[in-house]
Formats: sequence, structure tokens, C-alpha cells
Amino acid sequence: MNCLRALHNPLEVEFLRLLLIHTDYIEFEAKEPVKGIAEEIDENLKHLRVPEALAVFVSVEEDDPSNEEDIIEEAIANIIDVFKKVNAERIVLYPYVHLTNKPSHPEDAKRIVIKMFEKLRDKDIEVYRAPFGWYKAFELKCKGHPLSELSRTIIPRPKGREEIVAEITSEYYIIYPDGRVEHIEDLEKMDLSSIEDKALRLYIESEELGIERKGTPLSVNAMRRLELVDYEPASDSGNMRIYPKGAVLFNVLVSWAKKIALEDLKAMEIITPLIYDWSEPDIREQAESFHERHYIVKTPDERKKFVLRFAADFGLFKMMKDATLSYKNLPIRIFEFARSFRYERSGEISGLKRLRSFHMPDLHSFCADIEQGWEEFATLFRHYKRLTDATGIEYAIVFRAAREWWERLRDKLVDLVKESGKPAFIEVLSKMKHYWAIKNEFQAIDSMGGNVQLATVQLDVVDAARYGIYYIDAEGQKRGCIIVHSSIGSIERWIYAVLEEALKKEKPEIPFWLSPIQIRFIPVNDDYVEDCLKLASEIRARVDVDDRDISVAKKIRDAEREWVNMIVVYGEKEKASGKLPVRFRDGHIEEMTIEELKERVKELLGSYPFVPLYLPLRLSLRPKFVG
RNA sequence: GCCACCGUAGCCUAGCCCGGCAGGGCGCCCGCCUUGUAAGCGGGAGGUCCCGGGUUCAAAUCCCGGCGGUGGCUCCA
Repeated sequence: MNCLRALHNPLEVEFLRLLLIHTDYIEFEAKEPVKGIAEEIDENLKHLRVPEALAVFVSVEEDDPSNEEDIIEEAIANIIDVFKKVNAERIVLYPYVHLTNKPSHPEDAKRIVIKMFEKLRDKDIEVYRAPFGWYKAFELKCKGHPLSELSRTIIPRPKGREEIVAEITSEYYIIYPDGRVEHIEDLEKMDLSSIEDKALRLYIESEELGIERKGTPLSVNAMRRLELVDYEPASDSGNMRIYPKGAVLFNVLVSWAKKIALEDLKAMEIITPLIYDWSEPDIREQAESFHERHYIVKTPDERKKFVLRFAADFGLFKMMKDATLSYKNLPIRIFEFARSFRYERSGEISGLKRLRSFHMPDLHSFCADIEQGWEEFATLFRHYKRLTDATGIEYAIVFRAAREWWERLRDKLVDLVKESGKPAFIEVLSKMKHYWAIKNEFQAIDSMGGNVQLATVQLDVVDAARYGIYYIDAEGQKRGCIIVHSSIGSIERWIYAVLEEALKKEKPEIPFWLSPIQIRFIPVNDDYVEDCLKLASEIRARVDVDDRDISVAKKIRDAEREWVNMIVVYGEKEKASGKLPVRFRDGHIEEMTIEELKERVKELLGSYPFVPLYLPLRLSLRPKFVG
């Protein structure tokens, strides 16, 4: 869900020039004030002679006032660096517009020079300043050693992510379904017992307060024992092997994701390449800005390098940049089932929760304006909530928003939470951290009380113009789209969440529609295998037949350990009566005819997607993959 | 990436602290049993004790380095 970020080049925008001269002395005299610019000064500051000084001539160029502090800081760091290297005793700041041919407004320059002066003084450096806005006479004697004459151009160092993030402060709220918005004064000290929604409470403890979990999530062993997913030692860490039964579960989830996107939301599906040319400037810039967290693929002759995509955005945005869009087309939704790769650091990989290779159903909506964007955000939120509810997993609803957008969208957001009937935790950030104005997260709670993010919806107000994704409005003007990024979350994480939810119970159960094996027939002995095969083939469900030559009790035990939803023992009695004893996970047995069973299956399946079981019908023909 | 713990047959594991023939259960194969709602009985095959190095007469065991897994930290664009 992440983006190509074409950052503007700071070189072209703002800077400050310095000329640094290590002097035996510098002497100046203010002669005449420049009209409208000159600062008022004491008589005794009009004429100064400063020995053993580092003379710093400063000119301020057209600058962006929003970056002023950064520029000053960087300039001070440079001056002090030279000051120490040349071992000067004091500093003289000398405003000198002539170093540039595109000077800033004098008021800005004056303010910046004065601030620099004050900062240097605050660092206990003996510092003097020539008055601003006067015609001055000056004289100096340069020492002439190699470092005695230097010029520096100050470019505000683009801030690292850490710095930007460190400057952002957060406030927290809980929005209740009755419309109440509770401001949390102190997250550390808040009374969690007052939160009725258990998942929300667990989420806050786990993610926001970092309370330690009790141990290894149960799915880590279960995924292997159930022959769903396993580690692949012959690959890189975090690249999993998926067994046939895992593939069934995987494909049901994929069908579900596609059904939501393509049928319910009428998105258009696309397929884009996995690898992207490393020499494309925007791709390279984006990839490099991401801490080397990507795989590189080289051609055999090593003449070309490609980056393995870490999200669907690469191909999608390239495609949309080339597309011609009219306001009449909007909003449009584009879906891609995107296998993605992220080179997560070794300690960050974990079970099915965090992988280096994963499958992300990715849905992007392109909208005309913020109103349409919000409508889309709300629509997607409703869908994802309904669908998350359908899996029966325990989850918390979280929103994050930049302050300006929280203020702007607050009423609408509260209405959305009211409508959802579930309280939501919201983090309000002092400024925008990424591209989104507001985002939503569905946070599932695992068997150990830990949390993992599944679905997300993000309202992106900045990226479209940056990527060159435009539409033509009713007046024929080119305008940037509002992009809503969203996903139900990776298929792997869904497998994790479904298993974790099942494992919270004493007798784990996967919801019928997701379960790899839904019904198992157990013939009492060889004489009934053929009948069972025939019955199994009549039901549109994932059904199999345990035809192994072992005791019925043993077959039942195996079926239970495999979490089969319904077990049917079939022998003489059943053949005679036509009634099937269907054993459910809770242990109770219901007698029903084959027609009644088929009806029950239909009910349970409802409108969920169905994927057949692509495994031998007879258990005796199946290999054991684990154990 | 950092810290801690772990790595013995396809799977689960005993043995490791205190160096001396690698043991059990599941699964698999063979045979018997013909099975009725959570493990029927007997036999057999199966080992690079994660990898590399070191100490020692002798290393699964002790030491060093690596790889892999899990948890925590950080991170999650």
C-alpha cells in the first residue's frame, strides 16, 4: 500500500550562503542606513575591531520560511565546525547580500542573521555582529593558511524519517458508538477496565502500551501440524511453503478478497510486473529511501538490476499516470492481487505475521476530491468491517489522523463509528506522518493477546499529484486525484488470524466456509467405502473419506485433530436407515438425511466463496507432509 | 539489526548441567485384527545429534564462529 515518492530536490529551492575567513582582525564601520531596511543600533556598535576572529559573511537567499529553523541549525553547525577547525577565538557575523544573486526579502534575512547570532551566543561563543542594512566600510586581514578561506552553501539537510517521526506528538481518543468522544489525558495511566470492548482493551495494552505477551502464538506450531504452511529452509527466511490444505484455505481467502473487490465493489482487476527497473529514478529513489528493505534481481549478464516490488503501487501508479481520466470516470477502483516482497530485518520476521514474501489483495480508489474521497473511505470501511465480522475473529478498530484532518473530518468520523456499533481508538498526530490524512486499521487479537493489523483504509491527499495522476474536471482543468488505498490485509496474516482465533478455544474450529476439510465420512469397515465415496461426491463441499484400515475410534480422533467440521460415521445402520449421524465440533451428534445435510451445508456456505478440495478423496491416497 | 532462549529420525521429545554404546512415543512399512463416535496388537526400517572449527584418549554433551527458529526491542515506507 505504499508509494513511489518523488521527493522534490532541496537543491533547487532554498539555501543560505556563507563565506568564512579566518582573520588576524576584522574591522568595520557602519556609515549610512539603507532606507527601510536598516536596524537601529547603538552608537558603540557602529564601529568595531575584532582580533583573531572567524569572519562569517552571510547572505540569505529566497527561502521557504517553513524550513528556517533547519537552515539556521545547519548553518550554525557548519560555522562551529570551521570555528573549531581553524581554532579561532571569536566569531563576527557579517550580513553580506553580495554572495547571492537571488536574495531573500531583507526582513527574512535580518531575522535569520539575528537568530544565528543569538544561537551562537547561546553556545557560549564570543560572537559579534555587524549591523544589518547599513552601508559599511570594512577591513580585514586574512591569515592565509589553507583553511582560512572557505565558502559554504547551506542546504537544509533533508530530515531522516526518525527525526520527522520524533517531532510528531500524538493525542489519543476513544470514540464510542453512542457518539461520545473521550480524550485520553494520559495513555499510560488510563483506566482500561472502563473499556467494554475486550478487543480494544487488549489492542491498547499490546500495541499502544507495549505490555509483554505471554509466549509464542499458538498458530506457529499449528500451521505446521495441520499441514497448512511451513518454513522452507531452501529459500530465504520469511518465504513460506504452503501445503495442499493450506493452499485450499489460502484460495478461499483469495476468492473472498476478490469477491469483495470485484463483485461487491465493482473494481477492475489488473496484473502488473513483480520486478521494476532499478535505474528508473523514481523507483530507485523510493526503494533506496526504504532502508535497503527490498530484494534486488539481476539479469544473468548483470547489466540490469530490478527491485522486487514491495507493494502493488509501482505498476498501478505507472499505469494510472498513463491513463486518461475524466471526472465522469471517478471514483474508480482498481484491484490487484499482489504478491509482494519486503526484505524485513531478521528479527522482525515472525510466523505468518510478518514475512518477506506475502500476498496482498490491494484496492486503490481514485476520487475527484476530498468529499468523494471521504465517501469512498467510509464505503470501504463498512465493507471491511462487515467482512471482518464474517470471519468471527476478535478485532479492534483503530483510526489515525493528522490533526488538521481530524478537525475537519471529526463529525463524519464519529458518525461512521456510531454506525459501526463498535468503539474505536483514535490517534491524532500533530502533523502528517506519511501520505495519508486519515487511516483506519482493523487490529486482530491473537491467542497471546498480541495484535496484528489486517484490513486498512487510507485517505491519501498528497500522492496523486506527486505521481502525476490527474483527471480532467468539468471545466477542462487538470486536477490531482484523491487516492484511497485499501486492503483486507495479506492472505498470510488472515491465515494467522483465523488460526489464532480458532486456537483460543479448547476445541479449535475454523469457520465452515473457510475450513479446508468441512465434512469427513468414516466407513465402519471396507464394505462401506464405496457408499461413502458416492455420498461424498454428492455434496458441494470439501468432503473426504477416511478409507484407511484402522479403528473407527482412531479415525475420529484423527478427524478431530484435523479440525474437520462435521464427521459422519457410516456403516450397516446408516445404510439401512438412510440417516447420517453428523458429529459437530462441539461433540453433539445430529441425525440427518443426505438431503438435509446438503441443505445444512448450503446454509452454512451462504454467499461465501467456495473452493473445491483438490486432494485425493480417499485419505489412504494422501501423503503425509508433516509428521 | 540488537538482546535472550532454542535446534537430537518425517513429527514430538529423553539424554546435555556432571564428556564414555543415541533412548522412547507418534507417523511410515509388514503381519494379525474387521473395527461404531478421541489412540486395537505384534514386528521392522529409519540418525550429518543444525553447520564449521576448537579443547580432549574420547564431544549430542564443554568452548568459539555461523545458519535457522521463537520471544522482546527497533522497524512495519
